[in-house]
Amino acid sequence: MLDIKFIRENPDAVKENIKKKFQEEKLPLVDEVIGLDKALREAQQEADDLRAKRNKLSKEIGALMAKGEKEKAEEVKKEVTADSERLSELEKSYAEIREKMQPILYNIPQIIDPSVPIGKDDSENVEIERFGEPKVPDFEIPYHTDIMQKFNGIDLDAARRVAGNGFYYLMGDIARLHSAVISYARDFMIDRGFTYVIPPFMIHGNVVQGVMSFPEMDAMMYKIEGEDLYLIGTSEHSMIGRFIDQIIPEEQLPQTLTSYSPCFRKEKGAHGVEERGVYRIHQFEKQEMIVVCKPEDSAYWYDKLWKNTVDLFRSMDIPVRTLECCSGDLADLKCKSCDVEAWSPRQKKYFEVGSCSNLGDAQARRLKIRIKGEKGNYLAHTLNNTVVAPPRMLIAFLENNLCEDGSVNIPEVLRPYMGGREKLA
RNA sequence: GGAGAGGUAUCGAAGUGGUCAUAACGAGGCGGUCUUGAAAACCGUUUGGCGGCAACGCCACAUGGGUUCGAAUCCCAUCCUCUCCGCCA
Repeated sequence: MLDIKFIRENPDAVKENIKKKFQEEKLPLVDEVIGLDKALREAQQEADDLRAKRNKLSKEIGALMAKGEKEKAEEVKKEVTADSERLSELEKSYAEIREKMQPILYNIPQIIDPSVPIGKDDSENVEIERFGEPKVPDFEIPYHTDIMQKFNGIDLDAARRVAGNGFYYLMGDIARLHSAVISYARDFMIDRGFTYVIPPFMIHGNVVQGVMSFPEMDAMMYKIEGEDLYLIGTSEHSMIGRFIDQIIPEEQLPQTLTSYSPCFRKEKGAHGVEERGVYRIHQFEKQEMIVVCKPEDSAYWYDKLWKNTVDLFRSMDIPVRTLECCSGDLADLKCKSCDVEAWSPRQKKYFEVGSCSNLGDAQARRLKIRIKGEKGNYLAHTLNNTVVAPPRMLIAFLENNLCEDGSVNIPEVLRPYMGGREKLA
């Protein structure tokens, strides 16, 4: 979400940005919202003037009444009443204008970072860097659910009966592995100076609107019937929401937090054959990191954040790469974003296991997250990144650590969380 | 879920229809005086948003409506918090 002042003063930059994102259909919105803004300010000004007059006259009435000059007071009253109709007309009109402006402002995309590659869709995302050698063993790697099944670690049939497609029962060592990964990731981030937080798993509608665009909300969020509550799609939602309406003293920044939560997503739309199993599901768990910082620091934190995820995966010997989101694939609220992808020796390609985003001041503007500075208050920048999100992450884990005899190596860093075991067999 | 109390600035709190709403009073924060230093005392200063080049104006007393020339104050609805009871991981 952009500042209306910015749009007013830089309409061409806003339009140029829309073109870069291949959203030509939104171009007319810019002039439309500028027109509405003008009308709004005019109506507001006239209404303010009328109110100023009313305030002044009302005080006079008070003074006249106090002196007991009732007739004079009655005259002044008439004068005030004369304007009241026009005033309520104006109030109605600018409330309407505001209502029209709101969705348009929500619809105009955030200005993307100059470093973002231009491209139409995810096919034009750009690989930035590989970490670790993507190996393909000379034995066949089974589908991940088959590996889990061999350890009696998953029951999708029962999950379908109980909750439907997109849910899972993890069991035994596989379930333990899942918890081990989450615990390890938590401690990994704590060691890097992040503060561990367990947030609410449901949030109010206004917070949802503050952290995501409407199309995302519609495609992702589950709503609790009869309540103003949504299940979070990621703890980013409740973690950024934590700062709603807050004015944070400069010296309390940056806020570097790592949070755990289950995540619930509708995952609207059709998905391919490679998205079966526990790849794309309605419920998963995630260790997340978020940062709230000064605007000038967000680029620094962006790099720092995705590197954390790369380091975490490398510590478990899983090859990864970073893939930069091109302009057309970038969500409207984001300035810059990259995916961390893990190597799949079965598919012989990388697949997404995490996503790192710099939202600039977009979320801060919607949620009114401000910083108290010496020269006044200004909007904060917000960032978020996945530390790790099993069970999807387990796909990469199992495929990369599978041995020819069907056992699974447990990397050293995870062993303390797995009762000291070196192997699942 | 039942009963009661309450929601005003950073916090506590006064105000119950008009020179008491930027908001008393108290505390805290910041700046200063005094002091070898500190404490104490004293003086000053401390909300956010919108419009405007500016002067300045407008808005906000949980939220949304209503009554009124004028609402923190009266009326209606909603939300939230606290205390007690019940239930419960």
